[in-house]
Formats: sequence, structure tokens, C-alpha cells
Amino acid sequence: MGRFPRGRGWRYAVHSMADARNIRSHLETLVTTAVSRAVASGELPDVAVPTAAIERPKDPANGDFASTLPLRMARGAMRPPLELAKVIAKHFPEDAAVERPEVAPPGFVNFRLTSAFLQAQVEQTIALGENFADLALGEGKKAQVEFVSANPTGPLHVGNGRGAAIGDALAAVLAAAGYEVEREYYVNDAGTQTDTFGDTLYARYQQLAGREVSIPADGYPGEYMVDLARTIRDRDGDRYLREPGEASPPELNALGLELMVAQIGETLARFGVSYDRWYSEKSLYGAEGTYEQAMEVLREQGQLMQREGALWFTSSELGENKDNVVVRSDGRPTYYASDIAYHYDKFLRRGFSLVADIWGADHHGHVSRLKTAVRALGVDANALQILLYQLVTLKRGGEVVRLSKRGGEIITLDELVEEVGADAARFFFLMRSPGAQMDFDLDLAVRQSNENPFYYVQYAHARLASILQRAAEQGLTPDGGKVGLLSQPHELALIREMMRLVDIIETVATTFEPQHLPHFAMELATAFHAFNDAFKQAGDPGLKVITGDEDMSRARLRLVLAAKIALARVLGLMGMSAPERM
RNA sequence: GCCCCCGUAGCUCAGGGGAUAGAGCAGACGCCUUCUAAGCGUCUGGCCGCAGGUUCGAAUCCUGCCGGGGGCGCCA
Repeated sequence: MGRFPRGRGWRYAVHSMADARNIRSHLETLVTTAVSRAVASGELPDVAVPTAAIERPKDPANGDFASTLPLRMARGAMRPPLELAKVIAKHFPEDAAVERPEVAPPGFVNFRLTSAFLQAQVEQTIALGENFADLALGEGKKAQVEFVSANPTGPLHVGNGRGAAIGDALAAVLAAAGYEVEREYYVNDAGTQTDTFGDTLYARYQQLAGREVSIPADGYPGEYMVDLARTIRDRDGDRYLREPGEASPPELNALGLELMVAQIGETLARFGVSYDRWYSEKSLYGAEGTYEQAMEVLREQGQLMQREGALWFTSSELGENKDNVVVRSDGRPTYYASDIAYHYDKFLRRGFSLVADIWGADHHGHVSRLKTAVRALGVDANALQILLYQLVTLKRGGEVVRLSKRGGEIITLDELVEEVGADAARFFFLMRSPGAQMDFDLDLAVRQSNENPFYYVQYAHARLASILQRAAEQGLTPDGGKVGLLSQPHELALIREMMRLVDIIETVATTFEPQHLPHFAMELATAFHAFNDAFKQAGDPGLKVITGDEDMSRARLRLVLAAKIALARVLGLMGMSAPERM
């Protein structure tokens, strides 16, 4: 640890030992070293020591990082925590990245990063470019994020947008964390709701042909079904018409689903989401025999049982509160059976080591069942992460609008994107933790669009771009800027903020809490705006980014470039654009 | 009846064992001869739903209660 004498080769020391990606573990090592040195010197009793417990103080006055180790080990060591903190600080090794620690009551050891370390992060950021803040957490393992997967029985509504924003951001973060990620949409093109959809479509189709029929009682009353029927009739005429009273033709059903899935795909594309694969539920029952193989595994486990004319998965033997039907008495498999087969395919066929299913909270009752089934297939329970998001309560003019495909009124995702824009909608969805119910007042969102926080973040990016643009017009570029010149408090504060993205990515990738992204984005934007306006406040033209001092200008342009990279990265992870000008 | 989520500033929400509880919007007052004022600064605003408990330390963990939402189908 103190192997590198001060004043010699700090660059080598910093680069070889610590950067933004491993500074925490670096600090842990230093604290552990300090403790063992103190024990060796007899100043600390040789007792069991908890982990170094490196935290980030809320108040920057308490440093960049802090250890609460003294508070945690006080009881075991039978010494006051403040005293332990002083001893640990005393034996803390010299290090290029960290200043001498400070001790604060009741027993914190506070660490401040050196200017040299912070300055080096600017170079690091520029060197990494669009890979800035990438982690190796996933070790290149295959991960899948399956999200939205709404029944193709109608257009996507606002609630689906929440799932889309969350799933897409999570996929991006997992990719940044080192997983090989695939985005997937599970198309429910089999099952009873699909049949009802077909019956509704055929009823509308017949109505257009002048027949007096009504849609099924449990059918889909939305106007879009009339539009869909009309589209098909305009294209193919009456060719799907059968004798009055006959059942709806399967070809019409299939065509309707195909068109609906295509429409959903276009909606999501407008929202900025694209999938690697659209997976057909029906294909589970095709030539590949996925369904049969999955059931065979359960049968081998002795977990299938014929009873009351149906086939049951004996999940109660595996800790569930009841058994569940996989094949109905009429011979048709349930949705549950499909999902078991689907996850058999995800894990055992395609070999994903991490699968994240993003579901609306109305699927809550299905979570435990599916996890149990997946475990019965021989898959590690932790490999399947099911993230539930609470449904969106939509308001228009303060009045609650119910979101239901079967009810009359729905607000579509297309309408939302048209009214408030994809970037704003995504930011809004991501800001809330998935588990929290959220109100979305459309009128308010539109009216306040110029004051929405996402503009604040994008505006920061545009200002950064603008500074680089202005400098370039004067022949000034970041090239050759010496980051060692960056020493103003607001310059270093900006670097400190940029560094946090590594923490954010790790947190989101391990806790599946995407709301940290927009919150961090706002804080980074704040750090930049404060940096930028500090020059104005000071009233000193020498403090601007672009000044008469060319060396200083180039150094600050390097910081501006790095900050732009960091901001663009977090905007990208959220699936938002990073405009060069606004 | 049982299970899950939520209750934090006027509003919408972060924080989910550590230091004086935060942001945006709303409200008050300042700041453009200046690389974008879609910005910055200062101020106002809180029994962190209630009551117990665990802990050196609880908005955070546990128990109970109150309030809001969701789930518990041979629907998906």
C-alpha cells in the first residue's frame, strides 16, 4: 500500500491501484491494513473484525467515503468507538488516491480522495468514452430481460409504458454491468383470451359486412377492434366470411394477432424500445416439443398428477399453498403450463444464467408458483428475478381513468408519446420505484412539460456540447489539456459526481431499482450547472471554461468533455436522447 | 379469511440500519454588457400514518393497528 513514495509516479500508482470502479474495495483493503497494523502494534485488541463498511456520507463535509467500522467493533473490542477510529486513522497507509483520514464523533473515519486521483478520473472517462462506467459484474454471462409482453388483444396502454421504460433501462444497465443481454417480448398468441379476441374480431368483421351480430359478452369492446376489422376487410374483402352462425375462422384470428403484434412493435419503437426476439407462446407447442419436454421433466420429478379430469402440478409438496392445474379437463394446457415450458426454454435450452421478468403487479399471484416450477425444473431460484411494478393510475384533469382493455376508455401509449414525448414519459416512469403506485396526470404532464426535470438533464448535455462547440470555433479543443490544472472546488465536485455512475450501475444491476438512474442524472446535471454558473457568480472572466489562458481552457474543456460523456451515458441507459442543442 | 405493495414537505416522489431527513413542482426574494436564464443562489415548508419492540444508533428492521391499491381461477 504505501509502496509508491509521494512525488514519484503518482500516475502509475493511481492507474494501477484504484479508479472509480474499485475505489470502494481499495478503501476496504486500506482499512483492513490499518486494523492489522494497529493490532500488530498492540494498539488494538486482536478481536474479530467486521468488514470495513465503506459508506458514502450524505454530507460532503464528511468526506467522499467513510468507514463505520469503529462503531461496529466497539462492543467486541470493549473500547469507545472514537478511540478506535483514531487508532485506525493513525495506522491508515499512505495512498495516492486518499488523503489522510479524519475522525469524527461518535466514531466515523472519513476519507477524502486526492486531487490527483480525481483529476486522473477525467482522463479515465475520456479514455473509456461510451464504455465509461462499464463493470465486469456479469462476467459476460447471458442475461435476458423479458418485459411488456402484454396480450396482443389490444394496443398498449400507459401502464405498459411503465413496464417498457423499466425493462429497457434494466436491460441497458445489465449490459453495462457486463452481462450479454437479450430483450424479449413474450407474445401470448395461444389461450382463451386469444380466442375471445378472434371472436370479437370476427363479430366486428361480420358487422362491417352488414350482419346483425354482437361481440361476445367477455369480448373486447374497444373501437380499435372495429378499426382492425376494417383494415382487414379493406385489404382482403369478405374472404373470411363464413355461413351465419359458424365459428370464427382461425386464419382471421391469426391475421388479427399478427397485425396487433406489429402495431405493438411500432408503438414500442416509437417509445424507443426494440427487442432482440418476439417469442411466440404458440411455438411452445410446435415441432420443437418444448412443452412436452418441460412436462416430461416435471413428470420425472414425480410432480404431475391426474385428478378430477385435469393434470395437476403438485406444487403444494414444494411449499406452495396449493396444487395448480397445468392441463385442463378439456385437454388444453393452462397459461401456467405455457409459462413453465417458456422458462424451461429460457434456462435449459437457451442457457440464460439470469432471467428478469418484468410484470405488472396484477400478476403478483403468479410469482411464487412460477418460481416453484422453475426450481422443480432444476434451476437455481436466484437465476429468475421477477420484478413487479405497480399499475399506473392515470388522471385526466384530476379525474381517475381506469386502465382496462375490456373497459371502455383506455389511454394508449401512443397517445402518451404523442402528448408528452418518449423521453419525458420514460424519465417520469423511471423516477418512481417500481413498487410504488404512481399517479400520472396527463394534463399536468403536458402543461408542465417545459418544467419537467428531464429537460434539466438534457439541457445540461446541450450546454456541455455548446461549450465544446464554441471552443472549437476558436480553434480550442480538449486535446493536450492538463487535468492537473483542475483544482477549483466546483471542478472537483463535478468529477466526484461523475464517478458515482459506477456505484449507480452496480446498485441498479444488483437491486433492480432503476429509479436511481434519473435521480443520479439530475444530480450530475446539477453538479454541471453549478460548475458552469460558478464562473458567472465569481464575476471573474478568468474562471470561465474558455479564457485567455489556453492551458487552462484546454484543461477545463477536458473536464467538459468527460462530463458530457458521463451525462450521455446515463441518458443512454435510460433510453433517452442526449441532444447537442436545445 | 390469507398473501403482496404503498403511506415521508401544499403536490408528485427519492432515501429502506449510521452524522443536522432530500429532489422536482408550487410559494417568497435575488442573479443575464457573460461558453444556452430550459440555468444559478438564498429563504419558506416535515409528530417520516399510529403504537410498541430490537439496536450504541430506526424514516429504514420486527410485531400490532389504521388508511390506499393489488392478488388468492381448469383467465392471462
